[in-house]
Amino acid sequence: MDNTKPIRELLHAHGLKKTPIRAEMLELFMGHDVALSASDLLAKLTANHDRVTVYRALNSFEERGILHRASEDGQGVKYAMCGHQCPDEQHTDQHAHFVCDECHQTYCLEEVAIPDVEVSDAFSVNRVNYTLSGICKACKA
Amino acid sequence: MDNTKPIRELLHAHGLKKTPIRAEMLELFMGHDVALSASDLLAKLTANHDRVTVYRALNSFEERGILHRASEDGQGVKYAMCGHQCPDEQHTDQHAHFVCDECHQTYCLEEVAIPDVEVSDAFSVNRVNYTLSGICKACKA
DNA sequence: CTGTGTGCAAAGGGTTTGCAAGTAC
DNA sequence: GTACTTGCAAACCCTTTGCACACAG
Repeated sequence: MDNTKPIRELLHAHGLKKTPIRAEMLELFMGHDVALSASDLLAKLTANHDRVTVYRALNSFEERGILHRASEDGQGVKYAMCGHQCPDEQHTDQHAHFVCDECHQTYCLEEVAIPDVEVSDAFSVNRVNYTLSGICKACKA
Repeated sequence: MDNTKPIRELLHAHGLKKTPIRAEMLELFMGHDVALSASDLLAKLTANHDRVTVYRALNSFEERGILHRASEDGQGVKYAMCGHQCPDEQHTDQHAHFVCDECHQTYCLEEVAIPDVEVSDAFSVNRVNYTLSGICKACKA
């Protein structure tokens, strides 16, 4: 299968040029069901790319709505694609996430909608983060 | 009012010795309704204490259940006391938190219980983090 | 060709570790 | 006196910024 065209289109639809590192990064995201950090990507990228380039690509992807922040455990931010196939418009990332205490993988629970709560008028809520943590199946074994 | 004795007892009840910096840190937590980071504490402590000492005290307090992590926005972890008056036993921190996008203050919404969700058997959930963000009353003005 | 993207060097902020000196009880 | 705490120095990790060069369209 040829993933090249979809990736080029995905990038162009969000106003970004197609470059080798961006394409490879998006392929990695599409091929993984867990969220990836800048370090994860650097370890997986075939060519030796600069950390800075990866950070800037991630920021661009997030700004344009190609990726969302799945978790940030203080030791790094992890990003993920919604549905491994993002729509052209900005997506909303209103699902829960799960972080494993053992392997530290972050999973998108795309089928788990975030429940609402009632809060005081003192706060105007714009975003909600719902993150579960515990042990994932792979580590339970 | 004399807060000295309660603080000494709080520390001893959790197996920690009373030292000036620990006492002052706990007083700061009791006197604030928002979560505090290591940097916040360093700025508020009267004597010049070492950053490391503050980090270690925070870790001890968290391990012993005196404080809980209220938020970690990648630019630092903020801690808070439950109910500004923690029970002797380990508390559970099962309430929502609110982080203001403007002033970056973290508030404990102690009256807001975290709603449960159903997740796949693939995950054993141990903890839940529910963090709202938006604008707080002070910044709305 | 022109704006966008990349690489390198350097710096910044938060946090941790090792070790020796100090202190609570 | 003894174990726990502190302070200092140094290191670690993630991330950002500035600037010159390279490349996509």
